[in-house]
Amino acid sequence: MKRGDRLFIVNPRNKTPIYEQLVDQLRQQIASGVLCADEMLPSMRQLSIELGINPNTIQKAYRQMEQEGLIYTVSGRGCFVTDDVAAFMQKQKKARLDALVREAARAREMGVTAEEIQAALRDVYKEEKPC
Amino acid sequence: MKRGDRLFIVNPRNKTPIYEQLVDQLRQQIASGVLCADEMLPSMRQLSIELGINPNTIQKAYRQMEQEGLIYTVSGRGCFVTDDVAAFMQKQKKARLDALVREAARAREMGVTAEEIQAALRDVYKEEKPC
Amino acid sequence: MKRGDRLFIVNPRNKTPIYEQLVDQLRQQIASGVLCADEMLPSMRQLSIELGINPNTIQKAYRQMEQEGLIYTVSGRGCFVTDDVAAFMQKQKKARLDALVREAARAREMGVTAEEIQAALRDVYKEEKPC
Amino acid sequence: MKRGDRLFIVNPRNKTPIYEQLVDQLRQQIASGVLCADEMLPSMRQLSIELGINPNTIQKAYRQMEQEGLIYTVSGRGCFVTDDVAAFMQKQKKARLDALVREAARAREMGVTAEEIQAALRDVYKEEKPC
DNA sequence: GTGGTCTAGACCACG
DNA sequence: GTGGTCTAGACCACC
Repeated sequence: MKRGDRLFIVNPRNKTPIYEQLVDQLRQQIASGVLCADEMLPSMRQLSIELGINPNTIQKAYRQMEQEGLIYTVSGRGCFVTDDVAAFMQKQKKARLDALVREAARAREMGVTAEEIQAALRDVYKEEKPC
Repeated sequence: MKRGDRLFIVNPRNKTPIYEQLVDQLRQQIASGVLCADEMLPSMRQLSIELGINPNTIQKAYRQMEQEGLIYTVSGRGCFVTDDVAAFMQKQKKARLDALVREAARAREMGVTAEEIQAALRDVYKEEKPC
Repeated sequence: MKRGDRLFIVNPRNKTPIYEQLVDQLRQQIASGVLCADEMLPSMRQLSIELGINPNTIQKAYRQMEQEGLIYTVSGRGCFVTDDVAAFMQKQKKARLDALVREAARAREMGVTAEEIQAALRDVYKEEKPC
Repeated sequence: MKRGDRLFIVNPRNKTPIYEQLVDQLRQQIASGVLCADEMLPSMRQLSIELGINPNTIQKAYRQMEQEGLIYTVSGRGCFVTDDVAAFMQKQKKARLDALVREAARAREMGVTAEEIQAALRDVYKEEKPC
């Protein structure tokens, strides 16, 4: 990852908790290839200063990331992206597809036709695969 | 609607607030045709007893339903499904489609291919439109 | 569970973190049958006062309990012992047996004979099964 | 001890501190007979390089080993395995047996029966005593 | 009343 | 320097 990038951007006014915003963003950063396996994350203190957020909140986010297997933490050294990014990607893809199917089923229940769904998704299909 | 059915089923363990579960279910009941225009809803008191839920919670749900235009209240009579079900359906279909597109875009960002999405949705397309 | 009992006893001078002491004790309370399925735990505030411990620490313990499937939490209502105590017991028994075998293997590696192990465990075998 | 073996293998990701991992491994190497009385240990500097670990950490480990009576230091010469291996073995065996009994008692508290424990340990009993 | 999030600090062990 | 634990408070949503 190149220097000078801001890994995380947080909106305190958002209703979703800050720590969850952080987890979501990391999840996407890994999936999109911005972060590589075993890459070190910014230290809790540093990130807390950069974002103007309390260290405890950062720690809460990092702990959940670890619990989800996104990162591993070495006490006294720092936190690092999981070395098994592939496994994470697999789980993540399945989770996204499941959510999508659930959402589609809900739409059908609400009276949306298959044709309307296909039409709406046409633009999504066209987009280039990122990276 | 036939008698004996339970209009609302609530799961207190769910993380989504009870009052929101109620609104969600009403939304779906209307969209799927279970409830018709101007049909009367169970009274707050009755529902509170049936579900074993605090009356304040029921009241909050009904208030939000009214605020969203799902129902209208007649003082001293009760609450009734909006008479303009068609308008609601339009809004609802758009909302569901938007959510679906958002989910699909998120899946694409996570590395899911258009083909995988289409394959996953195939079953949903095949299902008969309810009602 | 009878009233007047003190569910948790914490030793702040112990090197194992307070929140982990709490989790350990709950694990044992459930396994030994002191707590029953769906029984409510003391509220975080109340326990925090009883034990003279910061609410945040209690919360940390409760969150880990939930993550381990020991309890489920209903926001605004309280925390409750898991309704599937049997499943927990199964996992717990296996975990304890695994740890025991590991410890025994380590003893063997250290030169302890099978006879010595059997002799040492004789007293444990004799103890009555609790409850 | 034959040359070419790596006496210590350290896993920085492990939650147990590195210096403690080193002490644990030395303890086991002596008990299992890999290291003999008065045998010389690798120098701190050399070990630090081999394992890619901070010299301070190695020093801390060696200091604790000495404090526990596992090794003795000869200024300007190096560190050596204690000459009274027998005494160490006695202490070690007792420590292992105590830990084992503690684990077994904990298992009993968790509802494991004496029969289950005996069955689980059967394989351990059968294994040939190493050395 | 309940749990959930967040802030602003402190002290510790490890490397 | 790093993460881990803990305290003492605050405010919020839900019931």
